Amino acid sequence: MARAPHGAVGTYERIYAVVRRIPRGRVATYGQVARLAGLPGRARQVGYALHALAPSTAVPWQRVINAAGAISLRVSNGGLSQRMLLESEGIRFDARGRVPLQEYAWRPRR
DNA sequence: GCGGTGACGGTCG
DNA sequence: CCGACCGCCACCG
Repeated sequence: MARAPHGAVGTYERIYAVVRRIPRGRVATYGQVARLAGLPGRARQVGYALHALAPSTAVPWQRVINAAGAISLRVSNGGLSQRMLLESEGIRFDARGRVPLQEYAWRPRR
């Protein structure tokens, strides 16, 4: 997992902590997760951190999509597509295959 | 230790 | 709306 200096919280752990807060049936963008984790402008690191997760992880990585409301993952993850996981949580995709952020975006108070 | 790479995003044309 | 460009920085060979 994430290696960090003694006494410090790893960057990945901070990212995972934010992702774990995303409620079922809602989505957040990579950039949003980065900002909430105290890493403004580092959306790419969020993608990298999620990519490093084990298949059996409890972190709801499927709830993180890009700013256009589209799924960035090209290939399926162990036969389970991100879209399928989100649809099973009640999220509907539009005709273009994108999640209407206006409707499903997570809006945490803080 | 260095450089290419990438589950991104804002900006521009 | 879409594609191209570039800034971002941890990871991996």
